[in-house]
Amino acid sequence: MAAKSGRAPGKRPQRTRMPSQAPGDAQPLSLERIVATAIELLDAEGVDGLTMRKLADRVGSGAMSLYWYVDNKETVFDLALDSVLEYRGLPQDADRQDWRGDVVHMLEDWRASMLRHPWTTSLLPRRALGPNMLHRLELLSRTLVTAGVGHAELNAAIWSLWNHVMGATITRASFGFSDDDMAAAQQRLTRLGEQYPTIESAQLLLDSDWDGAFRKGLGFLLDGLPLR
Amino acid sequence: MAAKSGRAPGKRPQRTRMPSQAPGDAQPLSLERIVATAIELLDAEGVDGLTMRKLADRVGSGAMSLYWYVDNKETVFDLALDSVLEYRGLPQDADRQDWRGDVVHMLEDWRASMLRHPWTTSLLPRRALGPNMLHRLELLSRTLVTAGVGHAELNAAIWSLWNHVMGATITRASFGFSDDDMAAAQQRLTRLGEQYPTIESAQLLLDSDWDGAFRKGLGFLLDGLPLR
DNA sequence: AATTGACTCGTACGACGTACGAGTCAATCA
DNA sequence: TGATTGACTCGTACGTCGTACGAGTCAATT
Repeated sequence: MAAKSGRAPGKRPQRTRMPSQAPGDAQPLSLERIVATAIELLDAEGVDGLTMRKLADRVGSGAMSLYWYVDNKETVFDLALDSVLEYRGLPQDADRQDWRGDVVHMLEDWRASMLRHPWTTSLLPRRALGPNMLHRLELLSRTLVTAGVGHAELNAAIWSLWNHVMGATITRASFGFSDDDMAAAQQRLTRLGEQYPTIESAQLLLDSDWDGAFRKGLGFLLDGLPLR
Repeated sequence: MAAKSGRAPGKRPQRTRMPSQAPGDAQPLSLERIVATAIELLDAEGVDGLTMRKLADRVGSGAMSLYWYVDNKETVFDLALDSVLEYRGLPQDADRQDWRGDVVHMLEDWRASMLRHPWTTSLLPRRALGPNMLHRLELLSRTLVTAGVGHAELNAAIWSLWNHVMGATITRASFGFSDDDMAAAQQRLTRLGEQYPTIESAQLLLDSDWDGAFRKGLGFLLDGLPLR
């Protein structure tokens, strides 16, 4: 999270200087624009592709200008991560008695948000709790409470669901996606087939119905939750 | 896993050159020693603390000598990660009918291995499947099969357990550990208390009985697994 | 005695994050 | 009106990183 430094702009009073060019040609620099551009860049080139110099280029400024809005590169990561995790809420056509459906919706949306930006999965291991993340946790807890999860089990329940999302998403993002990867994994596995017969015959890495496995496993977990 | 390059030493025939100094003073360079030292360095200074130059210093060689044994820095990470995940197996006093106990043992050992080396959690998001990892997956699958998990549910069950371990371990390693961190989190949470009443009253981040939550959540999951 | 091949490493290059301080210009004040 | 301020921009420079390249060393082999 790493708050902005003391000298950072806080509430800027108003943008007064007009862009010298035609409007749209070069918008003024701003934290929002930096974060948005960082996300673009991360989507396009991955974690290692984000460089302060490249980011500045895209934004149309000198590299050091970014540091007026941001303490350091780490902050850019933090802000980009939390920005991508904004939750738009349950659909309003949802059946309000169906807590299970609510949980599934929240968690699938969460996972989908991250998979839309695979770099999130390598960023998460550090500092994950921005305001959007907290908001998601709050909604989830509330749903569980109304579903009847007892006070003594609430935290374990929350963390279990969190773990399911985290684990599944990180795994999905680091395997899969490219068929080449899968082919390579297949080769390695069948070459080592006699050492790992069970996972080989189960096609663990190849039958890549990740979405189905996510939903199924989530079902197991919800089935196992003790409700009062 | 990124195999070693073609020119790398394969099976070295034998170490023939004698160390010029007294033995123990400076052992010969070797892949094993490089990996072991990398783990030391990672334990001591974390992911960012591992540089090829520092590693070479510790190992007592020039930086470029490492590249005889290793393709690049990435491979050092891969090898260190998998090396730390070696599984010593179930204790032989274990009750052989107790599949649940077996699973719990495996997964707690897995989690403990990673928490002993917290940097593993930030490395995992990329390329996680070394031979030791595969071995663990194989054992886990076998246990689930004998426990009665049906063929159609096997993969989802494996991934769910994997997700639980991954999620819990990564989370545990990125929060917690330092009391200062927790104090900071507490402050932020209570400051935002009115926005997040449920997770605040549940002490989600503060009641940090991580081990208990891990075991409890694992229990939920195992309770929910469909056995034939 | 010459050759090979396993291994070591000094030097150098390009890229990175960012400290520093000098610049620009609108708004404010005298 | 002229001087001052403060918000913002950015060129330069430093130290550090991964690693390409090629020259070196030395034991074993021919």
